[in-house]
Amino acid sequence: MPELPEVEVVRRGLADHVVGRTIASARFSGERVARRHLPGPADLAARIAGNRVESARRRGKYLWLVLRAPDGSQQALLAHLGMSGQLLVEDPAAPDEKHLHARLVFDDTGPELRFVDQRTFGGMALAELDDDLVPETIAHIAPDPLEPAFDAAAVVRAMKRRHSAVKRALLDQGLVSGVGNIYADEALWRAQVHGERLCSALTKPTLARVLEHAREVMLEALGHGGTSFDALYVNVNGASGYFDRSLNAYGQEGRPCARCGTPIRREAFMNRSSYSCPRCQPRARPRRVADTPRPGT
DNA sequence: CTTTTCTCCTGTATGC
DNA sequence: TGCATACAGGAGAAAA
Repeated sequence: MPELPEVEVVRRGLADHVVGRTIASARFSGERVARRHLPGPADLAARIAGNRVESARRRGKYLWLVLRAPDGSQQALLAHLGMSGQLLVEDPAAPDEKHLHARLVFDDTGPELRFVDQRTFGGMALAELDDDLVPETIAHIAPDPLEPAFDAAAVVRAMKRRHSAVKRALLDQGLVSGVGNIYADEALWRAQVHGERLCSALTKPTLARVLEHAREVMLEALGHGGTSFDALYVNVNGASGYFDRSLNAYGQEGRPCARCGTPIRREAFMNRSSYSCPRCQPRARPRRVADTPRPGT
């Protein structure tokens, strides 16, 4: 549920509070948090001890710390928050959270970094970095709309070739990353497009408009510190953003559409929920009246 | 190859 | 009050 803006808020917190410090020791508890690190949690902890944090980076919903080992080599400590993951910068004396899965202690005895995750869909792993300082294990994740490498025209061309629902494409991190259920619904509401319309049936300008709205809504949310529905989406200090007050579709079932007043509907989609305006976002493109056969005529 | 479905997890809300 | 069920849903494996 933390999507691009929420993850970026966390990244900035790490840049402020963790970059430049050296990890003295770490502990990963349980098998799930480090499940993508095959040698196991103890090995992961041992491999990052003594490393200095050089930068905090992000692509889409992935977040990583670029680490410099004492021998001069670089590696990445990659993290994904999943649905309920939190990275918190806290006083070492603070009591352990119920779902504390990882703890990084620094050699300056300052605040420690904790990974807390109620549902443990998230996790941490070690990765090799490519020449652009992107972890090799996320090479399949496409650039997100807020990074310079993002090529909107190329994404539009790729979308146009797809025979799947436009919302499914927005959620495909291999096509464009960072967009989750919340911002997909918001972008589609702004673009006045129903999420179940097929990419291949939409015009390139329409696809471009959807994509541009996704970029804009995520940028606005970032300006508000992200979206929060409950205490699960927080920055490194445990505080929530307030973009949820600005949502026009997601979670708004039954409330009047801000454009036309029609009650927002909720529909099942991909075993999830989708929210849209029945009037502004018709399922099929409205055809000219003269071309539309009327039943019974 | 492309596209869809399933699975992982636990706290909260709702219904009987 | 207690218990069962639905829901939140990102990502990757597996299936179609």
